[in-house]
Amino acid sequence: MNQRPTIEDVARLARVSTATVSRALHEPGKVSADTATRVHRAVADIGYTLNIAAQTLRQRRSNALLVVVPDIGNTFYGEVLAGIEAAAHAAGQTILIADSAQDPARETAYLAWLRNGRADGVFLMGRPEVDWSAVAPLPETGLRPVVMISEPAGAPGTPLVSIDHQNGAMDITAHLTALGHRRVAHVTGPDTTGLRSLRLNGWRAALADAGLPADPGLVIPGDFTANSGARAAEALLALTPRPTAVFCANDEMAMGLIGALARKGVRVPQDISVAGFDDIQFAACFVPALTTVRQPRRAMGQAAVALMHRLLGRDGADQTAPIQQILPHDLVLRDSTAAPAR
Amino acid sequence: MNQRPTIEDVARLARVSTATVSRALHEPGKVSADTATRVHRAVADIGYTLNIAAQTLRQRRSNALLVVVPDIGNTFYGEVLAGIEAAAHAAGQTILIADSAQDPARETAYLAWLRNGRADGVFLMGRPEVDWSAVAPLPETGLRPVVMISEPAGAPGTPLVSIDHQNGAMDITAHLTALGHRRVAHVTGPDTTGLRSLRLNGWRAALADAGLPADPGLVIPGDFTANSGARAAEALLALTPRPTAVFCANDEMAMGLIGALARKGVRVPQDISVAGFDDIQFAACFVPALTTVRQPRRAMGQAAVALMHRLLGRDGADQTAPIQQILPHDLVLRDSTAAPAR
DNA sequence: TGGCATAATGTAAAGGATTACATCATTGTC
DNA sequence: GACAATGATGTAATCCTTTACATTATGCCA
Repeated sequence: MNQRPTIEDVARLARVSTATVSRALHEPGKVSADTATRVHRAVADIGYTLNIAAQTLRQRRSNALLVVVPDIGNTFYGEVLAGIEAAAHAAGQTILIADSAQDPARETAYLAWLRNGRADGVFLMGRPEVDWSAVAPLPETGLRPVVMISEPAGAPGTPLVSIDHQNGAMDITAHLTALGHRRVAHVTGPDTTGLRSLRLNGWRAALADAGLPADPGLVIPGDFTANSGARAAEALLALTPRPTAVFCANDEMAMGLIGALARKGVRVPQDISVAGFDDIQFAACFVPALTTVRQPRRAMGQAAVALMHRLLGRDGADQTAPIQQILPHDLVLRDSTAAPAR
Repeated sequence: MNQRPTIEDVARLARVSTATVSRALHEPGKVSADTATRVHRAVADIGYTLNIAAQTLRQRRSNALLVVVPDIGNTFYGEVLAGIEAAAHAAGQTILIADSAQDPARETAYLAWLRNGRADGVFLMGRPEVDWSAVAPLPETGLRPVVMISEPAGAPGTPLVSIDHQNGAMDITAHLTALGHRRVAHVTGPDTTGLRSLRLNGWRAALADAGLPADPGLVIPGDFTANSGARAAEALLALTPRPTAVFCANDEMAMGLIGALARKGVRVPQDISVAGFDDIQFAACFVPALTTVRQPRRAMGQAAVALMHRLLGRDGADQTAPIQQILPHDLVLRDSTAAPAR
């Protein structure tokens, strides 16, 4: 009596079978109008709600998608998540979010949700270092898709939605050389990620295009944190001759670098131009407002869901869409870059 | 044959019953050492993993806790989540994160997860405007707890882990008056939240303590976004005489305000001191580094999990701990506040 | 009117784990 | 040597839906 009502209670009250209740709730049109109203009234009367575990068990499908984020505190992922959530919600699916804290063990553990049935598919963002061997050998892997977002990972051909990072890095570096900068430094990401070399190569390519040498001395190591950007300021100021512009591989480092420069009395962009990558939320209200490359985050989230639906073989999904999709990026020019002082 | 292996497959291979397999996996010590090794070997051999749906169905418990965040892009919640996740993981529980996008309908929908069995308990952060009537009338509500974090909501007595916002606001305003400021403005939060009045009252109380009038003209409306902080800059500069200090009800607004002031040539802290609230990630690397009030976010997350365990009646939980807990906050003094120019 | 297609509903078998209860073997005690 | 207590394991019911298949009713056509 004090139990949660089940479908059987509804059936009894509506004087139909449980099968009919299930159909009334999920396949409207397969039951008569009269039955439908009786069932819905009964549901409302006793406050019935579906038991998800029973449904998942029977259907062998959870209707949930998992998004594994490397660091939930990183604002970059927020808008991607918003895009994912909107698209999934429209398709009647639930989004679960998990924070791996960049711990490979946790990432692997979350991938196991595909096996234990908590999720039908997984989106991986950031630079996962999953132990694929612990996950791959499932007979049903093909039916439990993994989609990478923003960054390739896993075996070649793993489904992906991303931008062309190398091109983005090239574009923003070209913006700096076009302003007249001849010595453009680069603060890199950590070498645990493929992004490091993609953005580094973009920087190199743009310098080559401008007929400038890619002096290895101009490459300053960073790790994507604001602190590493601040440390990079020291290295930067120690270079002779001092570069007149820096391209940081992400916005956090650019902000940390600008802050550290400010404390030393070096002005941006008057003394040094600084560009970032990603266009995180604070880039616009930072002082100076940050010149950067924007990834179309919301669109990436939506494209990732569409791709997932294709892989899940859902009706209505475009079964001819490419498995790896590269979306266009934007160059966002603001106040942290300017022509070099002469 | 191409099915996922089940507990029955394990049982057959280990030549025991399914009951014994279950015990070997979950109640070590209840089976003989020999049986345990046979079972574990069988599990490894065929790559068995538990079907969560079946377990949840049978146990009527999902071992999962849901955290509903109003805006996943807001860095404030990241560290709270880290604390929650660490504590829950240690207790063998799974954390699910959901983004309500501040949509009351979504918040209510996520609360329904308590009913449909996806989660055993829910943490609500931010300022939820849940339609409690749609959720409350469950016989089992008592067993499916909701814990508020950082901000009270719901019926009086709803379980809560928070800081004393009024006291925090008072402390930081007192810091400004102690520096010698006599005209201290306040940029408020949106009036959809109880926090607005708590922090406003703290500001008033500190001014009263310092023998200063709480001039309503010094109260500038904001909505917790950086943009509203930038707009507040206009209102601030229009005041005569111009205030020498501002306490913003959160860090985002403080940053937006400082940025807008900088664009107008007003220096912080030389011309105006600015203080924030929350100590979000960028507060430290912002230029100038932001003076603010830190909420012990990680500790709040851990305390919330402990409280949840108490409400769930878990073994080992402190069943005498208070249902509402106020944790101490920290005053973080950095570079955005200074004595007024004389 | 008979026969057949179609629509609406019911019956009962999964789906994969946990667990109350029963059974059996072993040890210890008197 | 008999009996109780303990430990290890097995049997089978249970958790709640969905869905393949069976059944019944209805309408249509010849």
